[in-house]
Amino acid sequence: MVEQQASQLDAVFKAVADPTRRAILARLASADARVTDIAKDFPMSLNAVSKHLRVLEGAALVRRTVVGREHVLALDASAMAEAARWMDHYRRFWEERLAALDALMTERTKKGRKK
Amino acid sequence: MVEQQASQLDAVFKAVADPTRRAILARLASADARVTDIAKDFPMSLNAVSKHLRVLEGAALVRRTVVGREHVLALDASAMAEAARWMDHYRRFWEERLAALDALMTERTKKGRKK
DNA sequence: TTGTTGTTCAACCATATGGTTGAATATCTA
DNA sequence: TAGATATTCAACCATATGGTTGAACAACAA
Repeated sequence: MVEQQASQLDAVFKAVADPTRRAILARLASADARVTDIAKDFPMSLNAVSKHLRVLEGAALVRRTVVGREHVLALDASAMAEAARWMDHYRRFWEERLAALDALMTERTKKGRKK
Repeated sequence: MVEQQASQLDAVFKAVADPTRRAILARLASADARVTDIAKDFPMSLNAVSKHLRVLEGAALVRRTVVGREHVLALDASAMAEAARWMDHYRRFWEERLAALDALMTERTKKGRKK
């Protein structure tokens, strides 16, 4: 049986799986912003955006600083590291497969020439 | 307004957001396998696993070869490339921030010493 | 103090998701 | 032909998700 632990990976991947949330991250990559500022860019209620922000915050992809009544959100891409590493593992897997295939083909071509 | 296009990214991230599906990918990284083989490793019905496989297939993370009544699944990590690139973009963003912060701190330390 | 602004909370709704079971279908085997 | 095996299809269910609206609340501005 394969072990399963609800990890930080889940939170990050789930957060990032939603296109609106990816757009919010892109928005915050250019500059920190308040909830209202962000909401203006999206075709949905401020409340909906607020919810998305909570999800991003929960995944630690976004940091919140409360200044008076304003909540300033900032991108915290460091939380993406683990997920990026996970993906990279598979990227490498894929590259190795390609390399192996390539080697095999080269080998076959050589043998073909010898005959 | 921010544009939104339901892309391949969505499919990959959504597929990968589920821990069971990540486990299936890990399983397939070690060897190709039939639906039944995979299902044996998981504490759920074969049907549930079959559904997960369809999702992975839909995201092009898995390739299916039908041989008689058997369906052999193989990992196709190449579909992960776009998603990995997306993440890498943010990883780089983060590293640049850190570097900038580091430079700033160094600068301040220098000034401090001069005084 | 009174209003306006920035934000969350709460309730609700439709649809998606991850699981189940039971049946149908197709292929191999005796 | 008659099982047994491998898989999908279909219906169903509980819960999660992404959205809405309306109210509450806190902080700033007049």
